[in-house]
Amino acid sequence: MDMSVKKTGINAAWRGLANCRGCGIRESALFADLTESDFNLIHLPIDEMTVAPGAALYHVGDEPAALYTVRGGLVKLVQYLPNGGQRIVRLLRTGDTAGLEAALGEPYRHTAIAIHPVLTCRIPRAVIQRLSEETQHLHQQLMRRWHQAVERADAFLVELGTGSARARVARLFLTLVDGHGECDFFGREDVGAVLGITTETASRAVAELKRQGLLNELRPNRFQCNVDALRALADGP
Amino acid sequence: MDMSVKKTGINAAWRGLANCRGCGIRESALFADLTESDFNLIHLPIDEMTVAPGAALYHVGDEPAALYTVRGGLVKLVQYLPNGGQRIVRLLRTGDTAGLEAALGEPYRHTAIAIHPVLTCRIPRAVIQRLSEETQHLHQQLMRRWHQAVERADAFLVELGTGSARARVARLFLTLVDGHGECDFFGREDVGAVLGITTETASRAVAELKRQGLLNELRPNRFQCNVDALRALADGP
DNA sequence: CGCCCCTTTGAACATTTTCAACGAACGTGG
DNA sequence: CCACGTTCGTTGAAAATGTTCAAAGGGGCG
Repeated sequence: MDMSVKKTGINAAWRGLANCRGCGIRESALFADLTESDFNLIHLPIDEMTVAPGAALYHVGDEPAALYTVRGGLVKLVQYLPNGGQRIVRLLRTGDTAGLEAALGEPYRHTAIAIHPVLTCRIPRAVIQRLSEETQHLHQQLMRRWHQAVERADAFLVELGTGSARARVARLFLTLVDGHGECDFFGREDVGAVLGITTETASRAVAELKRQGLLNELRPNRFQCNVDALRALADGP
Repeated sequence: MDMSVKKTGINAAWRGLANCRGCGIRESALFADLTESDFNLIHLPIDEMTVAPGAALYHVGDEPAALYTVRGGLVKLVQYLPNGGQRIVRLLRTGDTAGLEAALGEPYRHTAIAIHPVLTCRIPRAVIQRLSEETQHLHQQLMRRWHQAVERADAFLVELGTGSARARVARLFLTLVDGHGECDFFGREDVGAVLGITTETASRAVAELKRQGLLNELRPNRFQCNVDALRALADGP
């Protein structure tokens, strides 16, 4: 287990104020079914920003000033172990929400770090609280988000925490593939932290899948996956 | 992994209608800060019932007709794997809530089974939905419950899914001890399903802790724990 | 070009799983 | 009341799996 804590330099760029009304992922986003009048209640700015790989959206223990909607890229939620190691407890993708606890005024339980370049909307806690008092819609949405978070957490435990290293890696790829059987992957250390195995074991498993032709590395960490074969592995040993 | 699915005969006894106003665990329960007028909105009966070990509160896929407040005992939330095995994704104790998703009208994601004799209040979905429309209090409470569920899920992953078998078992005991260093334990098969290890490995780990004097078995599956020594083990190997 | 970081690989070692067997506790039915 | 079958916890021994420590190769960046 890696005892060193990575320094993640602030590396986020402000992209401008978000136009929620015209948001491309609005139907899947937190503000899914807000009405026009709801939007008029927002007076604090919702910033749209990019976050570079390795940079953090927020750190555990930070003042919970905002929550984040992921509009693109991949975010890891990290929890640090008493012995200094770390474990990734969830991966967030387009449409997911990071830092939901901020809406309750609770401290952040994780550190959220971009794995791939991330585009995100930063929604101040005050906006959420204001809206959630005024409109049922948002309340519903928030509840659904929580529900989703629990489901994800359970899936993480069951799918990625059970079975042999090979099977776990196979399942990880299956959770990441797009509609064309391709997927962006990431560093072996993070793979290990997701699956609860060492970096070396993760590397061996990925390397072997490549050798066996279940994965074809188009370019560094971009894979063409043999989805059917992976699925067979996922259940087996 | 055990391929057989246990038959859990219905074995719940009705204890009468609950008196929420005078509930002993009310400050920690779902209805924590309902006002007198809120209670008047309840017209459906909230049943108080006991559930015998091995019996289910509800099964995955059941019509989500109610949620359950655990007033005593120990409940496991089980998810079944594609290969027929099972994994326990959470343990619920006094004050916890099972089947929260019913409040959203979502299907149950788990099967909830009593490990120790359980005393529970069954709250019909309609009651929750009615109250949650009428009163902010309950909305808040529900949100907090979800938050709690996510925290539990993360803790399960990080604390019970990381480290050697011995360390995991030690941490499991630490999550179960009461104020006097005693704790009720449960079957090795369930221990394995919680920790993601085999029944035999679970048995070996517990047996060794007994031999080393970190655990003293007062009577079958009732232990006096050397909390400090367990804590040392929990971080180490 | 040289340095650094990441991935990969090897080999010895540790842990866990698997398969098998035994004994105690329990409840049933004779 | 006792014999029997069952379940559960335990243990042994061999095999499989994962970890650890160490080192080599590759690619990108200054």
